[in-house]
Amino acid sequence: MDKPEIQDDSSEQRIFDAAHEVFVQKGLHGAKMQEIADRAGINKALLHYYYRSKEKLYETVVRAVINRVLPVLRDLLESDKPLLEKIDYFIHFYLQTVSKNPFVPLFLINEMNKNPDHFFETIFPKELPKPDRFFQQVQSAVEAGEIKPITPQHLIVNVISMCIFPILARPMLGVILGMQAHDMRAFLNQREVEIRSFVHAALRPAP
Amino acid sequence: MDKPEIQDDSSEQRIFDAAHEVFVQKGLHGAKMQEIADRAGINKALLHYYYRSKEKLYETVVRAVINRVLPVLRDLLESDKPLLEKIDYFIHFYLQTVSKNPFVPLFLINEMNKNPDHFFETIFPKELPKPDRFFQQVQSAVEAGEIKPITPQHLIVNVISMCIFPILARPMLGVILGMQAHDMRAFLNQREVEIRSFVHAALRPAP
DNA sequence: GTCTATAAAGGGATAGAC
DNA sequence: GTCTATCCCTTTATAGAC
Repeated sequence: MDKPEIQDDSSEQRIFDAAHEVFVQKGLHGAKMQEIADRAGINKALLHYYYRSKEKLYETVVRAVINRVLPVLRDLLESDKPLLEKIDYFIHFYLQTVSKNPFVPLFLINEMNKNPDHFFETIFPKELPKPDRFFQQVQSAVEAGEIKPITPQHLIVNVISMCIFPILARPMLGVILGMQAHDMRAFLNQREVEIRSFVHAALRPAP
Repeated sequence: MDKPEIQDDSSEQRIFDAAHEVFVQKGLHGAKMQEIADRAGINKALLHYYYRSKEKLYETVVRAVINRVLPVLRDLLESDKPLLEKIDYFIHFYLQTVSKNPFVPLFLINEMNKNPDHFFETIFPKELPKPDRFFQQVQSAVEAGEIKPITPQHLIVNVISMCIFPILARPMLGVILGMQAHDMRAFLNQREVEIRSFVHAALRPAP
């Protein structure tokens, strides 16, 4: 039951899927309505029949992408699982999701940077993930001597950074580290265990 | 002596500066020649007089940005300073540079992802930073028991990720962590010391 | 609902005067 | 070197037939 939506192949759905693909890869201005229509196998006029304008179609896609990504972050911040278990799961899940859709993080980052007001005021859901539970868990773990003292905000940012950034910078990493596509896939697959052990090592209490 | 180029206010220079600003913030397709001309305080036709086409002007900007960013990476990888000192300096310098030009990393990441062939085959310098020296230093430090065993490739990726990603995701972090612009600046300023201590902690040899 | 044809606007590029 | 005017292709959007 991964996808509650009906996976029909109605024109509306086909248009949405095509738009998703094109917008995520090329951005608002890079995407052309003609290409979306071609990829959906229908006519340009039909795009406007279902979604009134390019902007509207774009917004639909952005909203869908956000709603697919946000629950994982919410789980990291709000769920009651033990701290390290949560972090490990988050790393696992984000790396997995992102390796299937490598353009999604870049797409979202662009959107929030180019048009922050529109992004957060009209597209983003009003019920934000609340980080308090997570902060509190870190606090407790520090006091119990289970982990080294650390600011929870920085911890979470560190973990997310190490998961997502390598995907964004993949082309550059390939060139600098001299990796072919094949080595790069292997490298990215190793990252789950590497990030986990790096984070665990950083959190070890001082002797 | 930060900038060897002459900082004249010739039309050519003004056009370049304006183009830099607009392209870096809006990307190739988002940027309009009219806006660049307006910002440079000259006419659209003059853009074509100095730089034959939009593409050419864009490429000039991309090349300039790369050449400003690359030396720091080269220093991290190739210089002979002790490992931890190099890492600390890299963190310091990148955070400083990037906080002054927050859009530059996103600009480069977009460029390399949307058009990797053009980026690496025709724009990127042929003499790549070579990571061998850095790898070797990590290797030695591990063997000498100075740091915990770690794959050098992952170490470097971890450090760069933690430096750059928070800038990319800043708008989101602000919203999720409930920070205003002021808190966010403070937070980003703390990162230098936080990243450094996180990395040092992760590298502590096991007892 | 889906198409063809076309309007309307936008934006890169050039001609030619000064 | 710099400007005004204009060309013309691209792209979004609509009208109207089926």
